Amino acid sequence: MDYEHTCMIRGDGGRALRAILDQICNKWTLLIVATLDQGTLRFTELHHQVPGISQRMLTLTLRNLERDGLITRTVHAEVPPRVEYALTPTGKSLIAPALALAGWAITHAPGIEASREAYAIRH
Amino acid sequence: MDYEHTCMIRGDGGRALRAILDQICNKWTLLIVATLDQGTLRFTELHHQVPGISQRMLTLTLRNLERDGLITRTVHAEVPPRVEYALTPTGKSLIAPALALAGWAITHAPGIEASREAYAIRH
DNA sequence: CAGCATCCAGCACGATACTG
DNA sequence: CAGTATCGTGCTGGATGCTG
Repeated sequence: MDYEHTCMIRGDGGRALRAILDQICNKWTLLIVATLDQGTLRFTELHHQVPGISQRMLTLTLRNLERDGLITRTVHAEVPPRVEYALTPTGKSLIAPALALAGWAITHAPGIEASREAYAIRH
Repeated sequence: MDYEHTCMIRGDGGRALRAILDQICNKWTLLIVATLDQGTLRFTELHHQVPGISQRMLTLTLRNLERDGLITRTVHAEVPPRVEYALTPTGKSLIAPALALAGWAITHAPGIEASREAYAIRH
């Protein structure tokens, strides 16, 4: 692991960095970005494909992603209204690291689960 | 991007996965793991090297990491007491994906910042 | 030194109801 | 269809003070 990056996540640049990491790593962001990796989706389609998200949180998270320039929001002037969400190049570039982290979680989930149970017994 | 992993983060395996991601991606976990990449550190050393963390959150986060088997906690029977924290192999394996995400955040921080300001002006 | 206990503010999030 | 508005709650996380 190269020390340059290690320095960047630690030390003091961390302050501003942490704010962005918090934003990205929150409850729904990674899930929505990963879902939009399929391509353009409408509000309701996202609502169905992201399991367990409420309408409210979907709206809020999408607004934040739009504000940060990770997705585009396209309103079609029709009746009934149609709004489509898609990843920007920046948003797409998040897919790789997001999947790296998700892959890690999937790989180590059993071990973590086991470790938790062992810990629970000891206490 | 391979579709296999995309499926795993989305869909329905997401439920259990999301719980672990939430744990890992919280406010301090990645920062502490990255800091421990240097090697074994004591409580106070961590307290100083992780900027802005409170004693309370450092303790809580370390306990969770220990419970999940990502770090070891070694108490030396001395006066004054000395407690040392170090990454387990599982913990070390988290460094790579963590840095991938941190690297992304560092790379795109200026763009995100700019996008936010542009958005603020529009509203 | 390395913590635990306590109190408290803020907001993340869900549930529900209403709208252009 | 794609939201907004409002209410209520539990958790996050900081501040402070005390212990072995």
